[in-house]
Amino acid sequence: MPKTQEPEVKESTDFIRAKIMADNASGRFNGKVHTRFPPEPNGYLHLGHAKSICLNFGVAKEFNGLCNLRFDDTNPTKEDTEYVESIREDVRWLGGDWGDREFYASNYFDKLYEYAEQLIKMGKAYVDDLTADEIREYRGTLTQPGRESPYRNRSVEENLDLFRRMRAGEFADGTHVLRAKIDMASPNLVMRDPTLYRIRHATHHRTGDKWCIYPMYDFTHPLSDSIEGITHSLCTLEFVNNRELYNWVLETLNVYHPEQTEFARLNLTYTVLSKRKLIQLVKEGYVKGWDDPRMPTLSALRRRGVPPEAIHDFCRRIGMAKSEAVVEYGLLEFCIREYLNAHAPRWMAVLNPVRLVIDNYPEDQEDVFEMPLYPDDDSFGSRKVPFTRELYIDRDDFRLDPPKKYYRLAPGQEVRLRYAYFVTCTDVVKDAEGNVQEIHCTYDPASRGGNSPDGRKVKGTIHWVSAKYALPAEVRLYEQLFSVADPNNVPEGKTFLDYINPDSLRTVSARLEPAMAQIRTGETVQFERVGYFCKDRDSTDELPVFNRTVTLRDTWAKIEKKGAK
RNA sequence: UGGGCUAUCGUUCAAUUGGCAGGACACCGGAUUCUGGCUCCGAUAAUCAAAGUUCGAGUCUUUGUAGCCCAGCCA
Repeated sequence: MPKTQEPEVKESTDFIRAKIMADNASGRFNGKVHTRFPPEPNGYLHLGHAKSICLNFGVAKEFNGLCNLRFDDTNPTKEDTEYVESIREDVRWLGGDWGDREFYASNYFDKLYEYAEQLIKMGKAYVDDLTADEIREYRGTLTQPGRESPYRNRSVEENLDLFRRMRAGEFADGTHVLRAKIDMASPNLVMRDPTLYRIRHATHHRTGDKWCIYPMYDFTHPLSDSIEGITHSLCTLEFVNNRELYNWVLETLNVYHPEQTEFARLNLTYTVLSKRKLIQLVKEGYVKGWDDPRMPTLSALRRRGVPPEAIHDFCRRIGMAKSEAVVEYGLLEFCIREYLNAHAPRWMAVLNPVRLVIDNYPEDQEDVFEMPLYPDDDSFGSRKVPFTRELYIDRDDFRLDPPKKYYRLAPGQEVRLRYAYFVTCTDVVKDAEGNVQEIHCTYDPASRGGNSPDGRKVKGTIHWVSAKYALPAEVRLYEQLFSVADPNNVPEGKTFLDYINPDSLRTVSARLEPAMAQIRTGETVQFERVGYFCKDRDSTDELPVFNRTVTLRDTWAKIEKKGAK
């Protein structure tokens, strides 16, 4: 019996929630919890972001707090409104509710500029004329301390004048930067006089040409958090080193100080989740766009038919910790099946059709069977399925020479046509090459509805559609985009692109029951015994198109594979 | 050869803070079934290493080992 109830799951307290509870207990933020999800609008959101969304919005909800959506848009050369729109849509799809708190780091540019001047006045920041290469040289190495820039000890007045002229557009890109004056000998390279502002004569997607200097992440992020009154600033592990600077900025400026806590980012087998790689797959045409169903982006998952609930369940199950982990892709598939099994209506579709002729079924006869859209749950309703003398069944459901334990159709073997009749294979028509072209059988009229009054059992039940009434459809069968478990870690001289799975997309012409014309675009259904499929927006009135979301578990394939060994 | 982070079943997350190492996924075996689906039952399976403290260590100490992050005017 499939469960129609959502499974009752006990929430385990991860280290972040434990920390928040401790903060609440000590009254640290007066019991307030306010998080933020801060994507940079320079690409589409993917499963890694989903983890962060579930965390930030989830924590806010659990602790009666709020979560802001904040676009971290400090680099005009990489960002675009196309991305902010997709991000909004994806966060909303996952149920993230940011109310009217849709913020942009670029909203704070004026305030950030004032803070920068304040730092200069405090003698904590200076304008450097070194080139980018020189700055790198002066920074030192992992094992050697850096050297101070010759411009490090300019007067406050000179720094202020220079910084104002940077803002006024007097200087070309790359000629000057504003740097924090911290410690060129710090063992933490982030603290060796980090760059705060750089000159970019570029049009920003929101502020247009108002600015030609733009603040860096390390300066913008803590102050944005502070301005918004964030309590817990949650980010991924690669920012651990930056936390010292995060704290320095807020302490030096003596402003409200949220706490940054880092967690491990998500890695998935058979998947790449780096923005650089995803953008390359799109721009170089390895996939058909950001929402190509083979992509790990949220828009692709949505198009593929993955329900947002499955992604929430996945994010809950992968847990939250500080050790870098690689999660098995199979867990995501499990979550998808788990949800869809309880929610997707059932239909019959034949993906690899072969003709089945029932010799003793009169040519002019037809049956119509009313079948439930979900077994044992009438609330899903039902549909009518026509039955005729000639049907299509799946080639996989017939074997000329059946292996042991093969329960499906084979010469002399009897099976049930789901919800219809028992049939026994009597003959096979082959073409010149010996391929099965047509299967002949006889049916037992007494088994109408799918049960024999004599109590006779059959081992196998197969799905079918009427050849006369079937609807042709295009079905896109997806597999992993990569053929190796870890495409991020490949041998010398190879790249992840060398491991793209050539079979990641296979398109077949299928036959559907006629009533499937009513399935709506974006709806995910089960093709019985095969998998879950989502009607794609490429569908036309003449030709519906379905994307395979995920297969059903296939125990028989496993048994057969084992037998073959 | 600097600093930081991490280390528990195949995978991932736990372990009341020193008291029988547990769950989920995967795998294996079985029951059930008009989906070889679902459901149900069962089995296998781990504390990075060494030494120490202790009646008792995944947890504390010491010394190692391995992996990851940092030398953008990216985030």
